[in-house]
Amino acid sequence: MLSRSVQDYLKTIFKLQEGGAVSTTKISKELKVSGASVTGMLKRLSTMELVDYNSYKGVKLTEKGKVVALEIIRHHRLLELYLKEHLDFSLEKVHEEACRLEHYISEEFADKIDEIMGHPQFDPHGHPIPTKSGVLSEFEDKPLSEVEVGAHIQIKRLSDTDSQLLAYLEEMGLMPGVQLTVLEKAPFNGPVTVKFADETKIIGNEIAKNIFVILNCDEIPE
Amino acid sequence: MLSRSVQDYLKTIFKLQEGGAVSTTKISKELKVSGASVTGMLKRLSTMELVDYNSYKGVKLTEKGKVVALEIIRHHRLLELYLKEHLDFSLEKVHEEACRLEHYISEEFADKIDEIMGHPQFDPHGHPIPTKSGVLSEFEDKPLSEVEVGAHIQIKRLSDTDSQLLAYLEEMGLMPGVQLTVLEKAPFNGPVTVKFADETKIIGNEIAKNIFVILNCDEIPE
DNA sequence: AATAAAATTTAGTTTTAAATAAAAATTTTC
DNA sequence: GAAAATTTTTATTTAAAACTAAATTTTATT
Repeated sequence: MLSRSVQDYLKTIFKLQEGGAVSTTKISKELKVSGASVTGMLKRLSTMELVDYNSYKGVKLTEKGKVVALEIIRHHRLLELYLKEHLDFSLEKVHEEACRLEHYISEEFADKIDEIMGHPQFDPHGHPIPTKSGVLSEFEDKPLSEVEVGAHIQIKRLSDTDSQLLAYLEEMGLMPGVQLTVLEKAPFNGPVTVKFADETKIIGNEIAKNIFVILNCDEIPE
Repeated sequence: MLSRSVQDYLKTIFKLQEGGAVSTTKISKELKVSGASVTGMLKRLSTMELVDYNSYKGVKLTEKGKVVALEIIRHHRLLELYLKEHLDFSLEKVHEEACRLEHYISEEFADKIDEIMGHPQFDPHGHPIPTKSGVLSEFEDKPLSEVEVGAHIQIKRLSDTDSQLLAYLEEMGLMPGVQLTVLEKAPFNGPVTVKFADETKIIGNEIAKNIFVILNCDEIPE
């Protein structure tokens, strides 16, 4: 059985690999371990054929690695929903419990709760649940102006109709891949306040309509 | 958090400590590790104040250790029942799954399934489920003549009305504390065939009526 | 293109949790 | 009281995971 650490690295790489290979530093920041530790683990994962690793160039999951990562994410999201819907856990508590148990439940356990819940598509946070065969339905992206307060999101694409706007957004640092948290939304199509790399930015409604975002792939634990 | 190994040692000591302090060898046989490993662990458990350990004399759980052991046993038995009744696991599979998960579910998880099931008293094998406060209802013992085939049992006491019979039983090695498996029961109050320390013994019905047994405390995993 | 800065890897340790075998000590048994 | 059985001690071993510091590679800047 793969250790919990190995599973967590795979999950993290999956989360970060949207835009191609993932750097050592990104993983090290996400998991809060030293860069050297990451390099060590990547070598190990590489000999296990769970990742393609090129020194100095970054890692990608292999098909095998992706299967494992999706399995864990499937466990996590099924658990979250099950804990909430069937065991009456509060929304704040499901994450922590699911983060622990995701590593230890059997495939059979996952399949049973999946079946009992009628093969649900989304977890309580709105994240898509991978199918048993490993298909993760992509989210429809939607304009930032329509995201609810509190959401952790990622910029997926920018409306490309206005190059002046694009330049402005680039200057602001609001580019695809950037992670945001929606802090506030003024009523009556008012501006959206977001947190972005420890800065707070206020984005006018007209601009927010042109920033298309997806809910974050997952709140990665620990 | 206590490691899985620590938890398994505590569970094993609890299981074996019916008749006072438990010897190193017994634990070592039960867990299939060397005696030296057991001594090492007992020292560790002792500094953690989970056991009272006297070199060469054996170990007992402290109150603190007992609480932990009962908690794990509670998790195990609640899980077994829940897996069977609510997740439709087959009886053969509940044990393995429960053995893994018992170490990782939170108290809250245990309490929730306990509540959903209406505070059940017995697991699917008939073992009593400790209460949250750590009370383990003792089994009524019953005569060997009334135990079902396949049961793993332990001799609890012998009817003491016939000293000749007692002498005979002692000669056979059928004493309190001895573990048996019921292999066969002939119909019409016929003899009971039991396995005992790798020997098969056939016990007449009249004798079996005087041997009082309890279902084994637990099938200790791994 | 040279060099400074940033990112990454290497090398060498450290920690922790188990486990082991062989030798020494203690207890039990005859 | 000696032999046998049990238990502990001692000294290693394994493994996963982490770390620091030094060396190397990549990238960015002038």
